[in-house]
Amino acid sequence: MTAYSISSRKQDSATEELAEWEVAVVDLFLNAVQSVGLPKSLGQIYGLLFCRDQPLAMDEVMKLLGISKGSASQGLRSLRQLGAVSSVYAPGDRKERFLAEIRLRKLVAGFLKEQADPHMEKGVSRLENLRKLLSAEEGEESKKRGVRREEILSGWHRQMSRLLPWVKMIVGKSDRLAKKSSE
Amino acid sequence: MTAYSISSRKQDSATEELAEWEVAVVDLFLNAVQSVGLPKSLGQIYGLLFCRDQPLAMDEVMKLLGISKGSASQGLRSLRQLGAVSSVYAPGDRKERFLAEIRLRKLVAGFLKEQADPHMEKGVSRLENLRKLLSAEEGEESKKRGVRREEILSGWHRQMSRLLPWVKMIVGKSDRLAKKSSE
DNA sequence: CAGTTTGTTCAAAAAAACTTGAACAAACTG
DNA sequence: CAGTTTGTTCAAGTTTTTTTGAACAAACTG
Repeated sequence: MTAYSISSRKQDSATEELAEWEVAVVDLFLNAVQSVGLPKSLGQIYGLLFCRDQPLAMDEVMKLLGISKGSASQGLRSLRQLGAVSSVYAPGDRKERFLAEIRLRKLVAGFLKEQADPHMEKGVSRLENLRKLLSAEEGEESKKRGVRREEILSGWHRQMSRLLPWVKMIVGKSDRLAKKSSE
Repeated sequence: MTAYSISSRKQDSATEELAEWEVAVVDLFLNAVQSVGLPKSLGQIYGLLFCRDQPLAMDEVMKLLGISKGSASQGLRSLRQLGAVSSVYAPGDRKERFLAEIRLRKLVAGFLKEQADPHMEKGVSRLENLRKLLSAEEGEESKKRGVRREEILSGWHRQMSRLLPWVKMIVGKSDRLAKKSSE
């Protein structure tokens, strides 16, 4: 145990444990992602990367957060798919390292693309199916009622389709206000 | 089994089983609510009420959907809290009956008020906590980095605060296009 | 090639979320 | 008041989701 053994070992590129404020940030994201229906570990991993200037490798993420290899691997994959992290390769090193995307616009866009868009598409086919069932419906009253409902649902679907582009726009606006975080 | 035994028993105010298209609608909502992180049974119940012109009582909901008393009770309570159903009392009857809110604007507003708003508030206190931790942070580099992150998060928070009112507005616009569904 | 390092997969374990139903409360009814 | 009807609560059971870790694949290294 030399004098510098606590704060640096191989390289101090990662430090061996989180600062108090970093723990708070990790926890903040842990909660945030759960509220939008994503697994905890995604939030933890993103939160950690969000705190750091330097990209981290998977084994560093595992150690710093105390999560398993499986979680780290799957979590990082999901985050990449959402566009929330990007991987970078250090020149000589074969290790893949990860960096958090911090532009809110990109995060929102990725989330919507992966989560909302698929639901909207599924909605289309469900509405088609509904129309099919209605055309076969026997009961007079029931059919009329059903058709009315189908119209309402179609209207809702259209409304939501309109909304999504606006969300992306509005979040995009003045991303720059958050000083260093603009694209 | 008389000729009319299938479609009506005591009163046919509720019919004893769902039409095919109604099953499809219930299923549609079942999936929809899950995608926004609400329990399945909420979707089923809302979907059923959405299909009907006449309000239904709790026991009818239980029977038609085949769910337990507990689920029905809790589900209806949550839906009321979200503003997604309203209860009505028939003149003589002591039973509470439920009617679905079908104005998308109201549904979205209720959802945001119950789900998004609390998260935004929790966000405020988390940011305060973060600032407190940062003011106590010892490490020079770490502190600077943390402050930068806090700025980013504050920016995000502000952006989201701005977004929510817009969402309500945009969804409100031309709710009327869905023929009979306007307020 | 035998040995490392890096990362993925997936069956089983653990944790979280949801549902059930019996016990209970409240408000009416005769 | 004893008996109904209507509705809520919550501990226990069920289902679903998430996490773990050991086995496996791939790419390099000497």
